[in-house]
Amino acid sequence: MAFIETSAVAIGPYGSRAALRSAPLPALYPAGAEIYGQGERCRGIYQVEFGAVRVYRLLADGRRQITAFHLAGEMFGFEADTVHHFFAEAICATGVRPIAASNDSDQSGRILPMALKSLVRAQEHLLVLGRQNAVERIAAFLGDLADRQGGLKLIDLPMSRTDISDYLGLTIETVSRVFSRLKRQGVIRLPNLRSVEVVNWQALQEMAG
Amino acid sequence: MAFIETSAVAIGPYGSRAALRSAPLPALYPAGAEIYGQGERCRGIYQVEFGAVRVYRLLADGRRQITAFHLAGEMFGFEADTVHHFFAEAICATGVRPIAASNDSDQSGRILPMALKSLVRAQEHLLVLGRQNAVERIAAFLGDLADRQGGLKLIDLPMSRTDISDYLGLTIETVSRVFSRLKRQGVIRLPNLRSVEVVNWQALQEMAG
DNA sequence: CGGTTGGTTGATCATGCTCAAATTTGGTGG
DNA sequence: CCACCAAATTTGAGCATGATCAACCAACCG
Repeated sequence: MAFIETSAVAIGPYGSRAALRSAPLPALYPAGAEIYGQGERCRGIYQVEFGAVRVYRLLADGRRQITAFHLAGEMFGFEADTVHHFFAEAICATGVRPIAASNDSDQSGRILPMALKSLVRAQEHLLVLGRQNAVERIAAFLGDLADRQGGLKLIDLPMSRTDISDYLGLTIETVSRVFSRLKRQGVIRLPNLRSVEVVNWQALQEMAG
Repeated sequence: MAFIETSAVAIGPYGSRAALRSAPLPALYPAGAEIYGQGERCRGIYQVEFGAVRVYRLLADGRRQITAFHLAGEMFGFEADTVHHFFAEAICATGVRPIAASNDSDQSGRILPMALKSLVRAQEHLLVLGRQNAVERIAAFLGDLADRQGGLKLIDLPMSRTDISDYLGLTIETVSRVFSRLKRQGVIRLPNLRSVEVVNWQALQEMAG
């Protein structure tokens, strides 16, 4: 991971802003680096080259809701305003390519389909948060991640349990308990903290509802 | 409400499809009529002329999540696909105007800002469902409705308690209890089932977080 | 009036949260 | 390679919020 040393940015969770953001080509962010912050001026939209990004919002008392994770190839940074309403951070060492200004009307034909995809994703996530229980949420989350990673048995989890809980509207303890339960039931295996192997695909799908 | 009799559609909750949908100008839907259904081919996007629309998704066992309410002037019907992933129904007698095909690239410059607005709305709703308790959800809901209706003290609730609960990820009983509590605390008044008067605006805002 | 629909209230229960510990993991230096 | 450490995760016990189940009530309409 030589690129970490070559990028002139601070390292560490919730670290300082990346100096490379305005570079014309892929910007590199170490784990925890902020890509943009709430209130900051929108520079356009981005595509993840490698790594993973979390987009989230905070309540005054610190409660956090992650609205989306973005993996390699996916777009993020859509805003209705000229100012960001959310935070975006690199989850692990991540490369991000600026794509276009979101208010560039020449580009809107290209941007609209991506924005609509984000919208459908968010709406489907609403169903999960509003109406599914803890097991269903985790099962849906794993199924979704697996799909986005090509449907392989071995799912890569770039994010921590805390990130997962803030994405699913649960606590870290509940996430951990559900993982343990699924493991005990032989639905998944946990080779290490950052990957999940799906053993019983059908059971997982049924749990997701 | 003479237009109900003049429109050749069935009346009643979850009623049959409106015959007027393909008309070039505003289509009229009675309370409960379906505007489009999951799996149905997308015809484009719509603007609410008057009345109110609920957009929702169902789980296999009947659990429902309303992803959005749309009031007069607002747009809905954005989809990433050529097929609808959600249901849309008139909440009360409602007029709906078809605006454009969502895959019409000439229109994308006009459509993109509206789609982005829907996206931000959905993402903010995620924060409510994922991280706020029942009182906060109701307070946020009332605040949002008030804003969209011009910020007046008297809020019009076109939707039932059941709709509200399916929007906020609560049960109808919890919605009712929170309304009663806010009334007892002097934050709101309930002149009738379909309106709310905000008495203590600041308290409501603080509760919404 | 009687019936139906939608809403409120009460009592009990269960899911998931909180607080507290134990344990595992991954990294670091000997 | 191994011991050690800090951070992350897992596990446990008790609790609280909101769900469930069951009456009750009010408005509306034939």
